[in-house]
Amino acid sequence: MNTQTKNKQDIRKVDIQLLKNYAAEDADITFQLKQILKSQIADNQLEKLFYEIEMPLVGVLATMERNGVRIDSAALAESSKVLTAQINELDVEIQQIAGEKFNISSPKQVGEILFEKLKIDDKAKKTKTGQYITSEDYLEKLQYRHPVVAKILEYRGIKKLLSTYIDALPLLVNPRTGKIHTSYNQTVTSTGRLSSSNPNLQNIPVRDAQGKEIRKAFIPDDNEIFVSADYSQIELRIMAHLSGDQNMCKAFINGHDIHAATASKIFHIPINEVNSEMRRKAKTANFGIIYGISAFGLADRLNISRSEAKELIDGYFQTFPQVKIYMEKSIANAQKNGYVETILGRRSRIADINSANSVVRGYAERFAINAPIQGSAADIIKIAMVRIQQQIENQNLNSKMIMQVHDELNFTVPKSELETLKKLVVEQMQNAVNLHVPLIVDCGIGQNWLEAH
DNA sequence: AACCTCACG
DNA sequence: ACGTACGTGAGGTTC
Repeated sequence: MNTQTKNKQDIRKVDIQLLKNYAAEDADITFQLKQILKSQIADNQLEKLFYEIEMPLVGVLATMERNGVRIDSAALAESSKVLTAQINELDVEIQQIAGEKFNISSPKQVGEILFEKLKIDDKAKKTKTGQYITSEDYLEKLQYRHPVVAKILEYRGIKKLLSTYIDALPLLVNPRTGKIHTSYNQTVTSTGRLSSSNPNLQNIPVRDAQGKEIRKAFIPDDNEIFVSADYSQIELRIMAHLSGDQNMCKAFINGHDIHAATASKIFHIPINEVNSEMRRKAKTANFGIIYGISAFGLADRLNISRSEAKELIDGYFQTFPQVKIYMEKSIANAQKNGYVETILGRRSRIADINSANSVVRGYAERFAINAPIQGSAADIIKIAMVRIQQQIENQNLNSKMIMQVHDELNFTVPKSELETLKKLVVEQMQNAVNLHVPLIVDCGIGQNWLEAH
């Protein structure tokens, strides 16, 4: 698609996972990892980012992978029984309503049934390759046209949970350790984030009720407590820091609900008169800003007209003028240097920033805005991880860091260490760097991941 | 292997 | 006139 994708392919050729099984101080391995990461780091920041963060992190990730995560396979098996019965029922029901046998897991066949047989939309949209679009957000808008649509979405939802998580995870439990051992990939992403694979533990469901059941199956070691600590709004705080926008910084410094504060400003009303609809719009706008907003994208997500979306964005930039200036500066940086940088000097090359093709150029511009924000958040949590692991070892704690999910760290903790560990984690996460706004960490505990989160 | 869809931050 | 919010990984189908 663009340069970002291409860079990734090159880096993937080297198998860092193998390297991680050895001690990080091995000179040859140091050299190899350095070769891979160096190109992404500014020379004057090499000392700090490479030697103080990425290299020590190798060992931390290896420890987390070795620690592994315990799951409740019996609970998942029980879930599987219930959901498999449900899905079989839905299968029969859907074929009945449609009046034809077809494979509901095939987007192609679903499209043909909905748009050719049942004709629920005479100007149905198609993908590049000429297939009907049947994605969730699109079908949701067509739900009222035919009762089968909701059933298909329900089928899809359950099928996803079963095949990707409920039935798949128990098969990956290592028989020797009784745990799931993911791989944390240190050199995959274009922004500096980690990724997780085999299995991916960074996309375990949480948003709906059925998904939450899966999180319940992630449990601490015997007689221990699950501890989960996550940064509150870290990317928006970084936007406030990088832009230096006075209004946005003030909102964070005063500890306001940032989405409500945003709504109050852009709709010109007191914060206590912000209703849930206004807050929702402001929240979507805040996310949009981080991603390099467009009126079209915002309109689509809020289901409002494009002109309304434009007014919302204009209001946003009037309220946070330095945010707009920051976004323009990011694009100008990319044009001038061919790259953008995070707070700690992690670089991402952007080749397409001057492309004559406006679509390609658009991707590059949005990447130029987002990469320093997403990448800085990654820098920050990596610092915290290295320091936390150091503390765990120095203090001879038996607590174990077991997962990282971008802005969140998870631990299994003996009861006797609970207070020590919580304090240590929150302190290291909140003070990893010093920004113009405070970093806030929420820390929860429980008998499983869901309770702790 | 490409495509579509969908799970997460 | 066009296509359009950032970053990932995985499963199922299709070719």
